[in-house]
Amino acid sequence: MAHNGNGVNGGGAVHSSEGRPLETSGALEGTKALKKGPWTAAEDQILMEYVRKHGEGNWNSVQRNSGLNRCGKSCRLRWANHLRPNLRKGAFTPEEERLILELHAKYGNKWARMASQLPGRTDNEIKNYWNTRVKRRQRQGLPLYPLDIKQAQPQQQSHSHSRSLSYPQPTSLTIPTGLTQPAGTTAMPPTGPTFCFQFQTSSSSQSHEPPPIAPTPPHHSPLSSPHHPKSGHNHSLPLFDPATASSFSASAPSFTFHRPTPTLGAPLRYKRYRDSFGFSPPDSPTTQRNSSILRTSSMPDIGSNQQFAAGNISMPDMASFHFQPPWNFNGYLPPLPRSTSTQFDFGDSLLSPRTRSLYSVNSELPSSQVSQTQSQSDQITIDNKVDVAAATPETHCNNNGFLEELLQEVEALASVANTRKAAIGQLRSLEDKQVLDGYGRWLATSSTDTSLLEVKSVHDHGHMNSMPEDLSKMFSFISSTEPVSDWYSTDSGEPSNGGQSSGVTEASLEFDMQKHMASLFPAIVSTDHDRVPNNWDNLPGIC
DNA sequence: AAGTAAAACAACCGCCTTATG
DNA sequence: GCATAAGGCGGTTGTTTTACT
Repeated sequence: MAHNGNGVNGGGAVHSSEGRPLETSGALEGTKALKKGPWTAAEDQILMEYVRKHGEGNWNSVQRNSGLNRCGKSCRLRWANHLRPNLRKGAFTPEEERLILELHAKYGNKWARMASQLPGRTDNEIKNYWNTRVKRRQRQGLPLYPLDIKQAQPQQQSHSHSRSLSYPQPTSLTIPTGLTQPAGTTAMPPTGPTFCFQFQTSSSSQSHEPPPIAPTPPHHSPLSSPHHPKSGHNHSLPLFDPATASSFSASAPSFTFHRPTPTLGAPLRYKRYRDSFGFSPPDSPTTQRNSSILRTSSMPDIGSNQQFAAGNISMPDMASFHFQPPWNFNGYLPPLPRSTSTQFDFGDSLLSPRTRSLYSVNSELPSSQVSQTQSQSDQITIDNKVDVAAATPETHCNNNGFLEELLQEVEALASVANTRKAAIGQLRSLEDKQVLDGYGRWLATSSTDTSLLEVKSVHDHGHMNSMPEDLSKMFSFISSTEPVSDWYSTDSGEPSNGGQSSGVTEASLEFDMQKHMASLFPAIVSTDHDRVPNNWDNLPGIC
């Protein structure tokens, strides 16, 4: 690609290399028009340098203080989608694709939420992938979802971003036995720790004829995206694909759909903690992710791997995520040897052919072809295993077992609550022992690492990692004295999706879950904890 | 080899929530 | 309580690359 001949701060009309006029933000006359369009390597360098010095956040100050003639939002987007260190580039693996399908079936077009469960992936990537998939599947006349991926009704939307949700349309899904549906309400499958769907017989699955379902709200199918304005087309496109229903057995009348492991490290907003330097506190997700994810081969991080090994992220098998930054803050790119890691190397298998070009040190090249190439072809090694076990249907429909699990998890939660307090205090006390390394990351002292591990170990033993999100949220809701949300913010360290462009706040998640649980188990929403077990008797028959 | 469609990617826009004064 | 700024999210559009004919 030809490069943009304009410098970063080049005044006057800004044009892309293709001659496409780059719009400006319409700044007032006399003020410098903000540049738009593709980023150059030089701009990237400036932005990275700025983040190195000042940390993430305060994006609008980038333009003021760094000379980068970009608006704050643009800077943030660039950083989040391309420059932040723990990005995982390249094509989606089959496991990731599978996970995306499941997540979309579960959440709808909540890209940020989905991204929070796909380490190193951005919401933009997922969104682009999905849109492309929708187009392709529609054109091919294939259903959007494999048959073995059942769409759970997306959780009720939180107070935020409810304006433009495109809900998937549940099809081939029957209301579980005994689950009565009030007239006019949504047919909502149980979304507790496990789902158990009743399926129609094989005949219906083969015929693509959706079984009768309870009335659904007039939400939009994902097929009704702007890419597919013809609504009529939607009806002809089944959502589930029997042909790819590898794990679905028509003979099995039902299965249990386990919820994916909750994302303990959902990005949180830490505005309130941002200090004058723009840094988040050392125990914030931002800093923890920086210290645990961004690791060069020469700077091994004990904490990160052990955190991963402890299964303290949503995708434990992403444990050996190694990253070598595709840039050098000193302004040059040193020769970076291919990883000698014994872990799975992506090699070329996941690389888009377009990214295989050699890196050219041309600061004016649209930088998308720089960092991407470097990071993909040379640096990233990753244990290419994504836990999709959560999506594997099981023929397990045992309410008693479910309740036992639930009780055990509640007990476990209670037992570690006290330990958590002490651990948090320990962490806080160690904040001032942390230092910054050359990359502007917080480097934890060895003692801090140890304490972190202790916390994580505690949580791990407390089965927090396996605690269904619904349960933890519900517990938080019931027992307001010790919000579970703190666990997320403190415990997770945000290793799985550090710096995600998206920030699914714990508040929104909790709100979602509270609403969700309230809708599912209204009897539980009570302060009389002792009565909760009895209320389980009022649960609808899940299976 | 050229043309075209599809896919992949990047970036922007508008709206919203949250934080802050 | 209100206004404003900052940040986040989802939708959309435009460009480039790839695959196919």
